[in-house]
Amino acid sequence: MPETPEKEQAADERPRRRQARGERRIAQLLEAAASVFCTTGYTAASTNAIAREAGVSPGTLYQFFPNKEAIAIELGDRLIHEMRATYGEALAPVDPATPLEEAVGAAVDRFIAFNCDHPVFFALMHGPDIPGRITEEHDDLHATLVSRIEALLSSLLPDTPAAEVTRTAHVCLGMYKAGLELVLAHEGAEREAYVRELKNILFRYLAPMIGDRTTT
Amino acid sequence: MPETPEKEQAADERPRRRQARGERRIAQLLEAAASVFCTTGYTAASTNAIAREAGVSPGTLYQFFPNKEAIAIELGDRLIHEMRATYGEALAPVDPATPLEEAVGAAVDRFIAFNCDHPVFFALMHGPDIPGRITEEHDDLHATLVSRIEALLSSLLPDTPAAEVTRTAHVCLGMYKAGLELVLAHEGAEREAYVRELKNILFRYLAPMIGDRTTT
DNA sequence: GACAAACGCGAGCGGTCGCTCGCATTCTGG
DNA sequence: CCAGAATGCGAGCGACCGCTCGCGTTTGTC
Repeated sequence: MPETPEKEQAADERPRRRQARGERRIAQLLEAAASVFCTTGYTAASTNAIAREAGVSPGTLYQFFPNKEAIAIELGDRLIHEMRATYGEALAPVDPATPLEEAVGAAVDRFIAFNCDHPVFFALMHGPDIPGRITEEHDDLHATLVSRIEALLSSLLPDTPAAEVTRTAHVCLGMYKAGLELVLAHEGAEREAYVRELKNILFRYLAPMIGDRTTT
Repeated sequence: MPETPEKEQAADERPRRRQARGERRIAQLLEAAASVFCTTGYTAASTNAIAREAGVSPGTLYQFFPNKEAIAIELGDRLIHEMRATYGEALAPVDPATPLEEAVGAAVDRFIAFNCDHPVFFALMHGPDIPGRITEEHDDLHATLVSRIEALLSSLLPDTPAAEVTRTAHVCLGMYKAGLELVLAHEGAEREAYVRELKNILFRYLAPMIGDRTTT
């Protein structure tokens, strides 16, 4: 075993002990990347532009990321990690008797708030140009969300085929996304109006499937 | 006027009399471009790849199109022209007393059929990477569709503020698009099931706003 | 058949982009 | 305090891409 005695690693991976400075640079670069990705999309964003935005040289950028894809991956990882936490809160309390309308409203509010705080998430997840790995993660997240919604729905629809529940969950998520796009395209009062419409859509779609006691 | 006596043109534009061969090449190139745009998106599609797909040299491609953007523009023009015709049929008969469910169903069916026949349309219209001119055309089409839906809605909702009708129209179109994405992602029976869900979504969303007599 | 114009080719030009490399500077453990 | 690692720089390499240009071939017209 001709390797460093202190830490064993996978043959070709160096430990790369980072200093505080390096961690700061990484955060700085990711922030810059988020900004550039937001305005130009992934493919059109050049690594030199990201470095310039961060106020460093291209070489410095490649000190911390092996390639352009890794920047998007890392950014996506951090966003997805944060989003999983948010969705843990948003969908975990599988309403025992809370009215459907409130449950839908609460989930939508959290979903919208997250995406307004992190606009780059939308940009990264909707680009058709994004490389392999990050798409995989997106699919992971998508699958997670769908299964969460499935769980929620199947507790409300006990006597429904699984395939149908899955389909309903996919539809809900799709409408969620479309609504988000509309919401992000507007500001202020108009934005809030679109949020209400999104809640209406989902509520009215789901209500007839469930013994709804709160009809608008 | 030191120009050709037969046809007057805008100072720098040559008439470029095409032969039958040329027209065939153009169709061939547009078909190849549609295929390449479909699989790789606009920006990632190289003009050399389009030429190769069409079985001609890059130089030949530029015999017929001044630049890459013009290919997408021409392709978009032809698609939009065809779509306008389709939508003329889909939304023109502003149902006097036909039930809402049927009206929605018919519109959705036509919309879906068109996009299944022309998958490149979806690719061109959803890419965030598409250059200026084609986006303008997309916005044109979008505005046209919205105003059509608005007209349809305002005849059903006489005493509703215009701003609200507009918003509802935008929501309908957004849900249309999201549903389309789900539909295109599936095949056969599952696809048809998603089409039914899309119709449900729109019908249940709109029904409470209107004196609906056909409740499911 | 002759002439011009449209068509067709493909090597290659100019430019951008992802990324590298050699070297200087700053930090940290012993 | 000093050896070595981590950090920082920026000119520039190789690859690719949109597009051009010169030249040969086909087609339409008189």
